[in-house]
Amino acid sequence: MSRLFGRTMRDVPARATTPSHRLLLRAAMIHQLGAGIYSYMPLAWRSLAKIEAIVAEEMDRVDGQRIGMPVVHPADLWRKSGRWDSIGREMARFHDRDGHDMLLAVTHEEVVTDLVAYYVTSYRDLPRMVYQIQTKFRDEPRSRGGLIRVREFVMKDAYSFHPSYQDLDVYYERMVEAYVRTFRRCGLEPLVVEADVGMMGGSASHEFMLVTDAGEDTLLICDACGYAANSDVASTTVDPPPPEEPTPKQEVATPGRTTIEGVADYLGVPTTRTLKAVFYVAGEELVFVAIRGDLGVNEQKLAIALQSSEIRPASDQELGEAGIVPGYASPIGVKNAKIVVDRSVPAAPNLVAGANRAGFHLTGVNYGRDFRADIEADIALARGGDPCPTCGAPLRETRGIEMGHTFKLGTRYSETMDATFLDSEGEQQPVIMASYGIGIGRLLASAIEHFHDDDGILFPASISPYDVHIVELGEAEQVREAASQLHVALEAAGVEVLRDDRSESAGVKFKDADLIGIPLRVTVSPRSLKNGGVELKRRLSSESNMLPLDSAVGEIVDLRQRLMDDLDPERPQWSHTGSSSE
RNA sequence: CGGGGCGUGGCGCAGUCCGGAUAGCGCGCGUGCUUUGGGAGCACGAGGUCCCGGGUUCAAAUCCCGGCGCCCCGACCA
Repeated sequence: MSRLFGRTMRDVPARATTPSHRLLLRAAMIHQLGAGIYSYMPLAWRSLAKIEAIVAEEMDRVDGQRIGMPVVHPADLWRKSGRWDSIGREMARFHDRDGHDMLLAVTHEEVVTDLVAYYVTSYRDLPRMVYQIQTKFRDEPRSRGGLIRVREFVMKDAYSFHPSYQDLDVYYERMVEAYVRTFRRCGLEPLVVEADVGMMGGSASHEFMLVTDAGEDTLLICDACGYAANSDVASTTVDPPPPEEPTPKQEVATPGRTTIEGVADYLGVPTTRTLKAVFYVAGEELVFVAIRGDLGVNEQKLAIALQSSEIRPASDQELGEAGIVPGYASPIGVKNAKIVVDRSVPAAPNLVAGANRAGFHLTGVNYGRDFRADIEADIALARGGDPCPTCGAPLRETRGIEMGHTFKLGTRYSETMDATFLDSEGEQQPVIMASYGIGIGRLLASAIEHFHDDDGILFPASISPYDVHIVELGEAEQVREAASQLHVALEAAGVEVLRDDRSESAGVKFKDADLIGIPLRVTVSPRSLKNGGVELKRRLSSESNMLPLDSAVGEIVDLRQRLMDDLDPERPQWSHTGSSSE
């Protein structure tokens, strides 16, 4: 350790706020170069290499074949898929010396589809899965939390190709299992949630979340039936109000009542009997969103319903130009706007809606009879406490870090990029695809986020930079000699050793050992030698035990193996404890 | 993209409001001696374009203008 590149820190840079960020900096594992851009120092690099090895093993287990694809892509490929235009400023673009449009890869569907178009010609070439572990650059509007959200990052991305949807579905399940195994081998239990397909497109998507307060995604979970979804896409059961005979539409004066609560109070009806109007602009088009008064709009779902990537709330000026009266807006008789209704609206009879005239509302508004929408969709925002869409029990809200994400892409890329094969009938078919990603650095940060205490990191054995941390105290020759022999013997036994041979005080060495968080610590000192050997202590435990010198290697090898076995996903009892306080 | 904050030796900060002295403190770093079981003591020492550019002034870390960088909240986002 006297020759380790990097130095641990007592004080933390003030800008680091999340525990994993602080500890990664203090342990000299990462160094920031710019916003969301980091160098990996030796300790981090070793840990990342172990994570990569686990990920690669699990990919190989599900018949993956490792490849490498370029980081720099010509724009033409992305023009074919349409994403040159549909992806915004998170993709870095530049020109080569001849002025050709180029880009830094944000993901590799285009490149891999190009490979498939070339090499896959027959159903006999399917299914296949390829993966790589490689750098991506996404110019995020805001990086944060150390390695949790960065602009340049290492990702394992995998792509599978299938002759049929049935084949895709079967394989996708295998991949989900492989993902769960991967995270468990890193000591983390993932929560699999339904997710937004985002810029990838496709039909279904799942995220693998570490549940933690430091997470940046909001999740809705049903403890009763296991339903779990990212709040971007979560749905909720909206109990329809009791059926009623439609009453005639009638205009009533509601002076000064411009809010849902105000109108509901004034007219003595529950908010579930009102119609809320919300306005957005999608592209250039004004969108009139009608939803039951007690519900909120999920903008993510709305964007999906509109098939538009860019939506924003409409300004008052834009509303005025469209002849809409804020506070009294009505979907009845509205022109020059696309009308979207939440599915809660058709189910509710005799609603109170605006009259599109200041100071007046309409009662007895019924969908279908009085107005119709251009789009009818589930756009309601699910919140904690809302009923679960599958079983009705209350949903619980929590936060999570997205460690992995899988997408059923279908033919979205193969059709636009002409990746086809001949089926057994001799018919030309588009290849059916899926893609799967794991953020390697983010997984390291997630593990630290989950496994740390007030003193430092508590590395799971499987991803620790080293297996054993030897702390030698004092300058005595027999201490140095014993530590050196143990070091050599352990390495000969396949154990990775970090040896603290610095001329520092005991306190400094112990603090650093706790900070770095290698699971096993061996102390060699005059005192330990006098007591018959060396001291072995688990990072997780406050107790240590003496090992005679001649049996130390064997004991350490055994204990290391037990720690590894604890992380075996085949074991039902795998577990690790950690605290989330620092 | 909206809101807030910060830029002073490697790290954490003070000084800036109200211009003026050799730019200071703690940690870390180097050398020597004494220490060595939970961030040791003493002594000496090295290390600064006070983010950059321009302006005001006899005088700018400090005031003014412009820029750059970073962090946090939100929007956004695999």
